[in-house]
Amino acid sequence: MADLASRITKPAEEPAASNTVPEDSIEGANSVGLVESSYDVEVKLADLQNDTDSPLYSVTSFDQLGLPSQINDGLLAMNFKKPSKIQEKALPLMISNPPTNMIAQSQSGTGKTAAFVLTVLSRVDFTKPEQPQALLLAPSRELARQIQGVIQTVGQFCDNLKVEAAIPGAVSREFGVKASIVVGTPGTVMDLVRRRQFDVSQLKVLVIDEADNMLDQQGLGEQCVRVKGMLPKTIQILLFSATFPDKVYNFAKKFAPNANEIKLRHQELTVKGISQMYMDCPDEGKKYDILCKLYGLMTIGSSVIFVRTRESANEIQRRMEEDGHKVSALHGAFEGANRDALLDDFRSGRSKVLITTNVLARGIDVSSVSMVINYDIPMKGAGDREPDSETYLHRIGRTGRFGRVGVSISFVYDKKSFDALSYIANFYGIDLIQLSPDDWDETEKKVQDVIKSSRARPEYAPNALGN
DNA sequence: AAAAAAC
Repeated sequence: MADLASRITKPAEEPAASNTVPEDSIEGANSVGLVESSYDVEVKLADLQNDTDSPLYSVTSFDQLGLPSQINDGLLAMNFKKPSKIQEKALPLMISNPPTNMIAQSQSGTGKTAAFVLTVLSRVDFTKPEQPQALLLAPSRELARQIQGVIQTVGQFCDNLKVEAAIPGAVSREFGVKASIVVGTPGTVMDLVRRRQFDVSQLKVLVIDEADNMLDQQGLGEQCVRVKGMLPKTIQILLFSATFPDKVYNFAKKFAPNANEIKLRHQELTVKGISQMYMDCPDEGKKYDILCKLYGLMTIGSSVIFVRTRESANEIQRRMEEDGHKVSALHGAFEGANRDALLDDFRSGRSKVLITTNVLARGIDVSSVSMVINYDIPMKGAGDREPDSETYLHRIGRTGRFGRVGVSISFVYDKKSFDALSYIANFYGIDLIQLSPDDWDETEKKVQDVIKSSRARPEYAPNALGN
């Protein structure tokens, strides 16, 4: 066990955890004085890119984009004053004419949503508020609703903005879709189009968020292809994600032909503000006890606990509640309205610890999340054969958003979970900080050193919903 | 041997 651990452990003389983003990685303060880590993006222009209409391949301020003043007012209201890296590179390419497809990759919490939301708003004709002109697809009900909220916030000064969520139970059975912008999940979107309750004939832009997941996952992939087949052939296609495994990337290039591309090397995918730790549990049974001991640290801010199955989410929630800890659980077996209420409570801080499945692994932006716990290491497929590096990155990306700091703690307890985590650490070229259940003072210190430093960060830094 | 996503 010892040498297994050493493969993923920092040397003892290294500092336990950096509590701020390292100075040398500071590239520039964004709107609220938070730092954005520097990283190199590789921009690859499409063959037919027409540069005469878009001399600015990169902008350093939102003003340079020439967006309508109502949209700029929305950006101010959200406290976005300076574009993030992905925004400065991707936005000019996406809003230029003629519209060009885009495949864009950027770390979690660096402003991908605002980038495609601005593009969508720039392409909508608000004099036709009930004519669908933009469609955005997401892999979960929760993410679709969140994106809808961002559009409504950034677009709050646009007259006659109508955004509708195409998720189960949200669209009127009687009237169908009556909005210029539609954000939804693929199954519901397909259903609405088939029942002729969603007129797709005038759509100008299709955005697929978490695109690698959307195009690759069994079921989701076919649904996306089918939805695209129902849309106008000339539609602009924008694909976004923090992760793009090679195999999916090749498919993405066929799905969005002749696209401009923004890529990152996977060694550059990890967010520096997130201190990645692991807890060396003696056996599987002890995981629960250790989780309970961490409760005090979890509630310094808000925390998300990821487990493999819906059943264990329910089970752990029930046990913790019995043991006197306030915890809620959210997964896909719950009814829609219940899921909405649970996430709203978590966003508002009414609940501070949320135990969930991979349904919330991607995209969800709650700025108060300072700790993510991988109670189970994510594995690909039901066979549990291969570690799921992508899901790991998305899960820990629920913290450390927009330059904030955060902690992730992954639970390991046997050779298999050790091997899985070391595979992931090796994949991203990172060191993990070891925590021992036998030295609780040290564990608390390592975690607190990171989380308490977030005090230095402005509380009013924007999250996806502008609060 | 999972989760998600449609009625």
